[in-house]
Amino acid sequence: MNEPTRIRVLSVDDHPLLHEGLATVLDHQPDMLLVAAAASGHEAIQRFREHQPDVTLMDLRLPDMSGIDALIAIRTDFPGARIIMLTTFEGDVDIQRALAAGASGYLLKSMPPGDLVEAIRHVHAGKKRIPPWVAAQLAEHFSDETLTRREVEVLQQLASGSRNREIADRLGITEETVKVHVKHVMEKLGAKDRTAAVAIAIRRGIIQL
Amino acid sequence: MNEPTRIRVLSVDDHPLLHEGLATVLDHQPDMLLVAAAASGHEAIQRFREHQPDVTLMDLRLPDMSGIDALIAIRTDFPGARIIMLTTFEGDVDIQRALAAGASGYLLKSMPPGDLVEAIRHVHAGKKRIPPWVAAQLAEHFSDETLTRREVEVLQQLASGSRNREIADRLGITEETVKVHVKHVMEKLGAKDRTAAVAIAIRRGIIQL
DNA sequence: GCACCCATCCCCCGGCACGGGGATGCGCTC
DNA sequence: GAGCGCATCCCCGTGCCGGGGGATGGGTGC
Repeated sequence: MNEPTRIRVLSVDDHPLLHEGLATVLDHQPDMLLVAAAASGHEAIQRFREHQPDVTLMDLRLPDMSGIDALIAIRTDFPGARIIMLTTFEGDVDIQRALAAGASGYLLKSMPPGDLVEAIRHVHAGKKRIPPWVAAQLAEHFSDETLTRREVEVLQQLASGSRNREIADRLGITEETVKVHVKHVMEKLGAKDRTAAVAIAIRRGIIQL
Repeated sequence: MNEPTRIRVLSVDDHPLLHEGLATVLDHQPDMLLVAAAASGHEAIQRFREHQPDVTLMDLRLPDMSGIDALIAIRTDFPGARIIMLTTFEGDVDIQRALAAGASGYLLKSMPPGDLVEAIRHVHAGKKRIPPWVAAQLAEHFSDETLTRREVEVLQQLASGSRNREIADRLGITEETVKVHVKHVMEKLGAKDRTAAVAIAIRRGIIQL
């Protein structure tokens, strides 16, 4: 009479239709069960506490916070949490940060549902699931130098069209220092000028708009 | 014994889970039926010819072409086609273009499924469905001057970090002319400099990356 | 203690961006 | 056929950007 032990899944995404689809797909699997769904980061943390699912599928873009921040918050309280990022294609920086924060996988919403359930089993068994294209993304920028906190700050100011002089005043430093930061940003991103640097940074997910 | 006439729906999106979710939601409606699904623009056009659905739900981002281009292609052959854009939030330019191209609605994937089916009925009855926030987006940039084709070309060059001199050579015009275009772009977008212009253009969906 | 990175500041200089001005031809619309 | 928007070209000036150089202090790690 015992229900066989199923993999208990939590879905975090702000698209109700996706929850619905996931529920349907998992219903057809004898060994899986969607135990809860959350549409925001804070709700995700709460639902995780309540249900402590075996595997969590987490979108990157949530209304209240980044999916990576939600992942970090959950894994701080539950270091064993197995969380798969399930998202549309984003910049390589997001992939890097998600995996560094302890994600067990990084999957695309455009993947066939079969691959998805297989990945859930894989991750539930304690393994990681990194598709080839994700590995390729990582490899492509592996040797790239990462920007420092200050450099990212300057980059964000650049995106709003501030001059070096203005950035300097706003950050409380000299224009000369700003120029050095800008120079480093352009070098690290391989940009010809500040404008290209901003475009590249947006594409790679280093800054948001 | 007759099946009541149902609203026949086509779903166009490159996320299989979303198709699955939409199928489930429509299954629970007595007056709707998902007749086909497409994952790309070309497939969408083909499926539309085959099934000639009453209402089509179309994502903006497809692997092979823009959802708006697919919409235009379909409505060229079938001017009466009723197509609802169903997408995550994008720039106001996309909304404007979609509606100009004859979309019957512009909905967000984050909307409750109930609102969605209600919108489908609404559109099937021949009405348009524009949520308040979409109208607000349109109103916000209503008085904005639209960029000319040439200005957008120059803008794209700016995003890749080209100097005025380089843009001039590439487009076969004088540097002076490029300067005028850049000036107009900055004026129309309300940008302080070329860098801000690129950031704004990306946010509003005027150029892609 | 030494090396290394980060953030800070300073100087020089060529070249380009940015903001005015005005002018021409072309196509479309009313 | 007059008007208008678009694209084109020209001149001038200030000021900032971009690319060199080098220097200092603080923090981290070995």
